[in-house]
Amino acid sequence: MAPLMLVKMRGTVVTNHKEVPPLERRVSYRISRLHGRLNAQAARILSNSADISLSQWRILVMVDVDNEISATEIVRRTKMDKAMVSRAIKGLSEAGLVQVIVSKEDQRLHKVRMTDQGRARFERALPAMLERQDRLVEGLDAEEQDQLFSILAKLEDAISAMENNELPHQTAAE
Amino acid sequence: MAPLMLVKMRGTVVTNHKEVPPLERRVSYRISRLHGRLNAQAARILSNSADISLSQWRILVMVDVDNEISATEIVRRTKMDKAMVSRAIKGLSEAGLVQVIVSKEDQRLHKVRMTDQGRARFERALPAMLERQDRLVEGLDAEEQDQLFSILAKLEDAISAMENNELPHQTAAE
DNA sequence: CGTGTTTAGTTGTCTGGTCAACAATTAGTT
DNA sequence: AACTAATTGTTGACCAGACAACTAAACACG
Repeated sequence: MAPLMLVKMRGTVVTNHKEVPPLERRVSYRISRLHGRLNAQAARILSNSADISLSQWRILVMVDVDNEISATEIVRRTKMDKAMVSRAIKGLSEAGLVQVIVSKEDQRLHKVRMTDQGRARFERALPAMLERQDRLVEGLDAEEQDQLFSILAKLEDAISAMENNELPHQTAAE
Repeated sequence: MAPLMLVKMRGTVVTNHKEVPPLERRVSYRISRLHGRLNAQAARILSNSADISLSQWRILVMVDVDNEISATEIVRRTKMDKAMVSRAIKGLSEAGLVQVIVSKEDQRLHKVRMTDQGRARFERALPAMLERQDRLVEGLDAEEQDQLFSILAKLEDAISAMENNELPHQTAAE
């Protein structure tokens, strides 16, 4: 169950690594599993209630908050890939759920606006999605919710730090 | 920092939705973003250090823990899709990193074993992957780590509860 | 036996998501 | 104005992940 004791590396034997934690204690594994389940659940709800994809839903949420929003602005806020945003908007547009308007001042800008049909569809999915969100966190008290977001932020910070500092030198451990 | 907190009432919005929390306070959004970053980081490390994919890495980890493991056992432990496991093993086998042995007692069983070449490759990626794991959690104290896993478990429980009880009727608060 | 069921693994297919190359438009510089 | 940069969005290619149909082997049980 605790396999690799010493590890040979480039000819030299390196002192034993720390224990490899079991799967249940690995952050990336747990996040990956949770993500998969959240995604599947959301996709199912959206498919049943409004017949749209998760990425389309995310676009609609953005457009609901701020009508006449451009694709780049959506990318900036959601950190979705711009290719996916482009395709999601294309799908929504073809389904008649949004309208894409080329800006007069800057013809590169494609402003997205919800159609009545789109709004109706959005509001068909909204209750279930809000309910889901509520039920997800209702098992957590306020303190746990704060802890969760705080810890997730720290994890992302750790990733950013590694990206800026690819090979792990020693860090002052913050 | 948290700009859009109010939901604009536009057009036909009737039911005053409960507060839609900003993106940064949405569990599924944050998990999704973190998952994407973790994945990208792991894929990059693995590509650079050992030229293998993330799913192949996961197979190798399992084979390292328990040599002569079958595909089904990997599926059982990791919850990976069996199709992906099958293809990952195929790729590893074609690259000469593992050897697949059909069991004599039960010819359906394909036992996977690491080759010397596979072990060498595995150990080339291992330090960076362990380092990554360490650095990910080293920003968290022991209490925070416990909280994280505890909260993630609660979230998964909430998902399970919803799966068993699709439409939210009243819940007797468990 | 033999017949039906279960299990292990493979393959095809579809969606989601990422990356890189690209065209079109605008902005900046001289 | 002309040339170069940067920005916006689209497209193609590719891998991950999920799901279902399928083959082959083993089992269950009359």
